[in-house]
Amino acid sequence: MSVGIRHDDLRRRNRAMVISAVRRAGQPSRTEIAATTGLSHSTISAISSDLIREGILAESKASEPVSLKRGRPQVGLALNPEAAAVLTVVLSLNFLSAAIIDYAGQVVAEEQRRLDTLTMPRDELIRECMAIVRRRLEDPDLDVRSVARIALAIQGITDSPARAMLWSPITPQTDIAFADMLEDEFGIPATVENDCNMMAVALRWRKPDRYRDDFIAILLSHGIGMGLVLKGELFTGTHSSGGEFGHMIHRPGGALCRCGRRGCIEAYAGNYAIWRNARQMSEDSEPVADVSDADMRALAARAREKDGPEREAYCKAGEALGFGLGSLFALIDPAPVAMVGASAAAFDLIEPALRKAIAQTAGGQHSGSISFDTEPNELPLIREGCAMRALSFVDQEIFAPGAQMRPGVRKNVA
Amino acid sequence: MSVGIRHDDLRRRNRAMVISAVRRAGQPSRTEIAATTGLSHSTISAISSDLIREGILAESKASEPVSLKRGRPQVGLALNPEAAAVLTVVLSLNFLSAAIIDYAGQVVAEEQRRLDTLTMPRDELIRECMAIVRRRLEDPDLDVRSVARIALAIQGITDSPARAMLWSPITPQTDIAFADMLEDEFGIPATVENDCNMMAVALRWRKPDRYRDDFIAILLSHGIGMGLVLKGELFTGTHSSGGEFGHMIHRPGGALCRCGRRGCIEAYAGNYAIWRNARQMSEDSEPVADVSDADMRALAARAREKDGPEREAYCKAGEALGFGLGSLFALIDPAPVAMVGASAAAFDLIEPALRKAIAQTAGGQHSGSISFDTEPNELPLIREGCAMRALSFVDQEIFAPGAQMRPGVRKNVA
DNA sequence: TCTAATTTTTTCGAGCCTCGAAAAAATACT
DNA sequence: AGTATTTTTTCGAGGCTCGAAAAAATTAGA
Repeated sequence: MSVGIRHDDLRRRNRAMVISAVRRAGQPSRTEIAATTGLSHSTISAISSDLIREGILAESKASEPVSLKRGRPQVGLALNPEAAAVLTVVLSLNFLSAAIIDYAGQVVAEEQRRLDTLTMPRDELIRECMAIVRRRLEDPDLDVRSVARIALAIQGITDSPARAMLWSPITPQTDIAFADMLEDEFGIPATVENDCNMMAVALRWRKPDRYRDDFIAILLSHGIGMGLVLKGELFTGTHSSGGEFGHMIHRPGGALCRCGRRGCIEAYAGNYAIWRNARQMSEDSEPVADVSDADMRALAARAREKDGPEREAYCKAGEALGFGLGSLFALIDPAPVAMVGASAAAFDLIEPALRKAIAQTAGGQHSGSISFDTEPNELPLIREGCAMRALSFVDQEIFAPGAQMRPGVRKNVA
Repeated sequence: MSVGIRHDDLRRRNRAMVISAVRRAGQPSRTEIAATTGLSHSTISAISSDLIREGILAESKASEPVSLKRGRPQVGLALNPEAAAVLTVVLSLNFLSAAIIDYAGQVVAEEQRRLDTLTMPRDELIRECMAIVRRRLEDPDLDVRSVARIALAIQGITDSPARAMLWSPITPQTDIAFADMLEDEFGIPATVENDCNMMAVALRWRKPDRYRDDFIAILLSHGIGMGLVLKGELFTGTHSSGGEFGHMIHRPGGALCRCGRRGCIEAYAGNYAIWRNARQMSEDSEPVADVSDADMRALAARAREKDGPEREAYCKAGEALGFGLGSLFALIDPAPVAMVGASAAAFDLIEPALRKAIAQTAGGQHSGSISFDTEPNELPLIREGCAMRALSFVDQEIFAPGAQMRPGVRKNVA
């Protein structure tokens, strides 16, 4: 806000701008970069020749002689995959995975692992996370010069500076400062991210046409999560990762939620809630710990087949989601929505009630025009988001002139 | 996002930074400005001597010999009140007011006017607004060189670029492009702002200790409005002024709201809703057009006196506000709240139920620590917010080097 | 009263950065 | 082969911020 711009900030920012333009556009020419950034050709030329000399960018071999125009052909600039690498870790229910991603965004190595997160003691959970990171970093096959950053995505609530997991449905443990632990152990800057936020980041990269400045990613799973991008920026709470959409109140004093409160959206739309309603159990009954994807698929099949409690359960889920989205839209105006996760495959059962509910809300004035997209597989999305987020940090910080390029130096950057 | 920083942007931004530092701090010395902006003393010296020469800043006469230290005494810098002026217009139910504010933020001239906004035809409403502006601008007593900007605050929904009123409860008219009209008529850049947003802006200036980066201003009046500041910036919707807190859904299918929908928070907490419940009328009954402040005060008095339907009505209002705030806090985390408007004087009747409700929500984990403040008089707050907003625009744009200083040039700036 | 110490503000040269114009480079068209 | 066209680089000019040193303005103490 009230901090001035130094003269040397200028070059740093414009360098970051060029790198980000290349990351976004694929293989833009210098001329294209000049156009998108608004800087002069001379400046782009100077910056890009610096970046090439430093091994951050490379002129792409003219794979395609695209230029049908006459004149000197444009030469595309690409990220040098070997300039750096990042490590992503995704921790979700009974599942841990890690991957090394090169500077151009390609997966170099990957490891997946099942573990019982719900019953695992605190130390062991932490040890497993550290171990998978160490194995990836020490992998002899790894042909990457330096891992410049670690991003760990977790299902649950993280703190606002992305240093710690505060609470998670996948474990009874709370307040684990993963970022500090990783930095202390490996000397690599690390952040802890919310899984739904990373889904949103990934969607932005995958479909920039649809998901640009304002959109919503909703995870339909055992619980309900949300990632929100507003005005081109990831929206987070002031103290936490925020966006606890699943725990907005749908019906005051209503159904019992996994979080112990009553009437949350999740208590109607989470898998356990759909399961509970489909079985015609009381709304006061304790949520089950887990419902398998197969069971949910069977439920959806039955709901499609004939009218009955299963169909009714999906209807209630749609209603809860619809009123919740309507309330959200009252605050932020309508925006495109992506439904992610296994239950997004049953969105056909949810959609009618959802649209009906949303039409009854302030944000639903043009409810017909609100569009939904489904993506049943959340894991690749989360990993992709982590990778892009970590790479963005690298773009902005590591390659600023004057910044030390060696990893191993702890930087407490949010 | 992806727009580079030009070399000449640098000076412009740093000039704006210095001006804003002076506006914020009152009479800071050059040294203080250097400290808060992070720029060097030489730079601050150069910029401030430019600004003084241009008549934007002035060295303040050492009103107080504050310096108990030895050494050369600091010399405070102040805004030159004559550098420019802005015009604020506030349009609310049956009431129109306008004021000229000098560059230092002091009210120079003011006019207030009653009119029947609810029944007034479109043309007349517009004509009244134009007329009050013309009278202020042509006031022969006005000793101000140039009015550089107009800010019009309106109760209701405005569009996101602040050009038009989209909808308002004070008139059946919709979609009035006040900003364009004012600019065409008077040749002065104008914006149309939401009243609650301006309340929030004003609170930020009035009590920067309490209302800094994240807070909520709620207008308790005939309807329910909200202004939201997040991460130090006014939060608006993507297409509209957003923050339609009053129309988040409290009880799906519940009480009839003035907006025609059912179960909105406003349908329980707006004056007409409290009135309706206190009179033990059906929740389906049509909202009354207006309840006088005197009637509401009488209602509150009766509620304080003895248990009964009046007390119950305030209790329902508190519950609706509490669950709504809880849902909001689930998204953005808890933040200080200011209750503004005539009904804020009855907050003692609302608070217990509000706190009880909020404690049952995800955002209410530490509900005891959430603090509320009341301010019964909204009008001065709205005007003050308008003034500060308009002045901020002037700071950033008019006094940038290279920008034309003459008013009368239309600038389509959001 | 006078001098030294201290703090604020200004001055000045150095070093960068971006920009525009012109030159150089690389290709298509004739 | 020569010309037109488009991209990229080169180069000098102008501006900006910075650090160091100087100047200015005051207090503390002898």
